[in-house]
Amino acid sequence: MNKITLKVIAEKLGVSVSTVSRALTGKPGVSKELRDKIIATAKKLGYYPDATATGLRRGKTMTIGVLLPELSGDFFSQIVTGMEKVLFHLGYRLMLCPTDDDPEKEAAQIKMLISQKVEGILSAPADMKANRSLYSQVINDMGIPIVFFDRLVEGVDTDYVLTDNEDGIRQLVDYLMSKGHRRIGMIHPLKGTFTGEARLRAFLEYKDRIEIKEEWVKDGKSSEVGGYEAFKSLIREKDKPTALIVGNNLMTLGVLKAARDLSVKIPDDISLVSFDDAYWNEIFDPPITCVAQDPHQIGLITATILLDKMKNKREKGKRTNVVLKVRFIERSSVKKVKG
Amino acid sequence: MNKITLKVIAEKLGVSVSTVSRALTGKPGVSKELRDKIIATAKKLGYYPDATATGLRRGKTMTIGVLLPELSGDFFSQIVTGMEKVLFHLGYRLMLCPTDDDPEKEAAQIKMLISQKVEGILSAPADMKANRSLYSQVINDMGIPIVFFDRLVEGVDTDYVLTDNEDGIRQLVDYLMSKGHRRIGMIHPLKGTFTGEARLRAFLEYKDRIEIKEEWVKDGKSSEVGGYEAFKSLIREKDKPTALIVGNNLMTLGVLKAARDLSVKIPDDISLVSFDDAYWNEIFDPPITCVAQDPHQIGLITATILLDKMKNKREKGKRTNVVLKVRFIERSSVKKVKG
DNA sequence: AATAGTATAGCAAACGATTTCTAATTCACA
DNA sequence: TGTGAATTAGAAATCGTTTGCTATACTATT
Repeated sequence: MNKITLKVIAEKLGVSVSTVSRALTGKPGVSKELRDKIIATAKKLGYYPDATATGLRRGKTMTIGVLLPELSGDFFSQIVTGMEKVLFHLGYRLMLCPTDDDPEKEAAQIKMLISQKVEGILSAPADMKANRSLYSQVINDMGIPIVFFDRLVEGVDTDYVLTDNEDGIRQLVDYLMSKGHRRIGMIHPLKGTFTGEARLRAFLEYKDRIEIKEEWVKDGKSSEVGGYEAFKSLIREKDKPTALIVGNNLMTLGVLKAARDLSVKIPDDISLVSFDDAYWNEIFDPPITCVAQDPHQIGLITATILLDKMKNKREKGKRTNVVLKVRFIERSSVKKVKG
Repeated sequence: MNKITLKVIAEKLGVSVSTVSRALTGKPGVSKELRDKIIATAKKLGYYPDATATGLRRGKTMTIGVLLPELSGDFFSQIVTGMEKVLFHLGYRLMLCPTDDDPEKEAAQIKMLISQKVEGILSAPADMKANRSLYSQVINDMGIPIVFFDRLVEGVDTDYVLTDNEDGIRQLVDYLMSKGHRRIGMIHPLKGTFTGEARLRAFLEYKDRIEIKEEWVKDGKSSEVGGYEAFKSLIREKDKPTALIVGNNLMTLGVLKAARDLSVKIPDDISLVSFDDAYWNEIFDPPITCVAQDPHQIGLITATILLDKMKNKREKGKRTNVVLKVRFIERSSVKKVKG
């Protein structure tokens, strides 16, 4: 009933607490026989080390904080799975902290992670600017290494793993243009997020070469519902684009649902391409043409970079900045039109 | 550069550590002015309470452990999102622990959670029996409250939130029978898991009323690949069933992908129903008929029950056992056949 | 046989917060 | 103006580990 501590084991065996500690942590200074006996009784009594005590004493917690917009959603949960693959067998645990893309919640989570004495932070920040000084404080004052993934905070000098959003958008627009499209709309991810801004900006750079009406560009809020609503209002315009770029995974689901509900045929009524692939994109009718990221890979890389940072604390100046290319996947959601 | 502790603040203001502690934790015994001054300098200096110290001293960590098969996948990540909704604003943090449906990894995670001194555990156990004694030890010896969700460990006496798997399967089979099907196959979730066993068992109870060939029943391992492989081998049989039940979300994706790859038409070549709904089920062509759970709701309920257990520690005997009904959703993935 | 050297194990001081107990001060009221 | 209660603040113990220092016993070396 009472908690089993080192002291309990020590008293049971008539040895000192420090000896028990050394025996169980594999430190030298304990004879083989005594060590075995200690390990045996520790197991028999059901001893579990107290992580708060260890963490307090050692100053290390073996915990990595992960900041991300949401726990659900294919993209981020694939990333997290990748991270876990790298970190688990090294003994690290993840503390996943959804921000709901709300900078205030993000700030609260960051402070919580500081309190928890995490050894590192992996973050897909909610906003491009909002928590800049807090992030910098974490890195400089607290000395906690941070690696950004998928997104960035401007002006925070640290490592990151991003996707070449501009290139991805260009591949999509160029493809649409090659199919004859000159009137193109976009449902972009949430304004203020790094990806939202980047993808929108890259798209708008085409404004001289193609027709982009203001009503064809909507904020899909990075979510299914957002995509659903955006498509509904976009498709209601009398003057419609011939093709539509949807800025991420979840919004594509919303768009397709809306298209179904409104009996809008793809690609006959409107062509569609998506940023991000997903397992189901290939199964849809029509299968969705898209540029694909590899979220699992993003997770692996990000975690690996963090590990490296944590190991080589000395080389403060070193920065590993990765920009991944997307992979274009042509399927059947775009039809040819006459320019 | 140096860590800001209560001591630092105390020395700066020429007061004692205990006063600073009382001021910052809102405890009585500090005058208004001094308290304000302390709070102000704490903020100015950038003080963050040390969770390991607090946890050690108080014996509480405000952390809830969550054991689940995987971090990705729509079903469980929706559940977790629901849990987080309930727990976050009460100040609890989640420690998500994927088990990969591997009892050994599950055991390791449980032990880790004990060490972390979590205040409660929410678990969708990997195996129906494997870690029975460990779970019981957690509940009885450690006094850590546990609520199972989606799955159960036999013989562990605690609260749970389950789905009526038997009823769900019955609704699916009955529906198929009402459409004239008498030769039915099943791709069931991973053997050994609670849901895998329950859904398979419920299906096999029909063996006298319908034809169920052994080759029509496959373990889809609860995953996309598993479903994909299972369908491929099942559909290769010369003597095929006229309808197929797919035992969860992810496997349905795999099955549909396989069907596409093999040009198997649904429902013309084979009818299909699924246990679990998902956003994309409605978008597919054909839309998938299924019985739906509400994972978000499962998360909310499970977390709420745990909170209740943590609050009323006294009523040890009390058990809240919820069995949720599924919702049948008819869409177009089943065709009528002649008995 | 004396001494240096090496395992082995104990003592006690941290780590940073909370909390009990106690002391000092203020205040009220008779 | 004195007594008791209330208020405010400090000292010190405590939570469970880790770890530097010390002490003992035993082996090896000359």
